[in-house]
Amino acid sequence: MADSSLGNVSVSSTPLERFEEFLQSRGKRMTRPQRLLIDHVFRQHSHFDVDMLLDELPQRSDSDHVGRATVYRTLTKFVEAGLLRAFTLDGRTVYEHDYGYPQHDHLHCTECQRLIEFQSDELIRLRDEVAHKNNFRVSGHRFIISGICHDCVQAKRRTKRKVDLV
Amino acid sequence: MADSSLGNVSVSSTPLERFEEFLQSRGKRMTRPQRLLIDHVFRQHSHFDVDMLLDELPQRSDSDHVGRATVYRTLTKFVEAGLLRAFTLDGRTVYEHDYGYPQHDHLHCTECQRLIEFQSDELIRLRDEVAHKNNFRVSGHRFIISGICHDCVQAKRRTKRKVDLV
DNA sequence: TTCTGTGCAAAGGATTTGCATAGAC
DNA sequence: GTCTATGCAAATCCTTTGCACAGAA
Repeated sequence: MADSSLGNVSVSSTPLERFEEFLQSRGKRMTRPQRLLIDHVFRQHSHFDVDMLLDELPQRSDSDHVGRATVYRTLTKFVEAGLLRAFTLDGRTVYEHDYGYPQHDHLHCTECQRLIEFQSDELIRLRDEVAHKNNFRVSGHRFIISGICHDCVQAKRRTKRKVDLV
Repeated sequence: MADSSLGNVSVSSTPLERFEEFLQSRGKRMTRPQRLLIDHVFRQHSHFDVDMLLDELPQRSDSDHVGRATVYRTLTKFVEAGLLRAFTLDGRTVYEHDYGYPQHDHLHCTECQRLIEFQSDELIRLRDEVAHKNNFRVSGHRFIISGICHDCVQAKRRTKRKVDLV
């Protein structure tokens, strides 16, 4: 679903390794469900929410099944560990890779729900400038441009033409 | 709660008048609860959510009391009428004046929850440029800078100093 | 009189929590 | 063994809906 045209950044360790360090530093434990989730989530770069993840994972009958509450709890840990980034879209929490992935913002197509990534140093500069003017200590930001993507505009044109002909 | 340093824009009619036009154009009716809400909401410029509004309005015992569902339904109408703008913050819907108020974005203090407004033409330019590069038809955007406001940084310093002395 | 709006309670959707048990260290 | 993690169901939070009744036009 994501347009991952930003390329990857080389990192010193894998998400799994990084998560293990995170757990150790807090005296927490590595478990089978957590390993399953990390494997699945980092298999490909994409945006996802809890339900999408649950649909893709083994069903309740399977021994590898992970409960919904565990998914929520584990994703929260991943965010704390800096592995994932989370943001809200239409009332649901959306997750995406953070660790080893460059900072970026999104274009959100309100038609097909696709999230297109883009990177802008100028935006960061502008953000910091605004914050400075307001004596504000920045910790982060959220910038989502909404509208209709190229594909959907095309699709609408086609539909419209058909209708016009009838 | 809002820092309304952006000044007002002169408008041809009051929110109430505008809302009446809106209702008429759709064959809908003006009622007492709607009038009460418009009066209250436009008494002062501020950011608010449904619960804050409900707390400020007359209680259930009063004849002027407005039910929770009505508040939700009416605020939705105000947004449709262009009177209010709505956005989501930490899972709850926050409303602010739109009609007669200039376009702007926010700095959000994660400490005191305050929303500070700022206006940037450069941001709009940057947004449109990014959209154009991606063949994207913009309909709007959401930009929230999070961090800690000046007052809260000061407060923290004071607390910290006290602690250090003990 | 005819519909739209209101209030209340119930329903919904997403996420969190309580608790007994499984399992990591 | 001890203490964290899991699964399930129940609970929460915010918002929407169903329905009978009130009240604009």
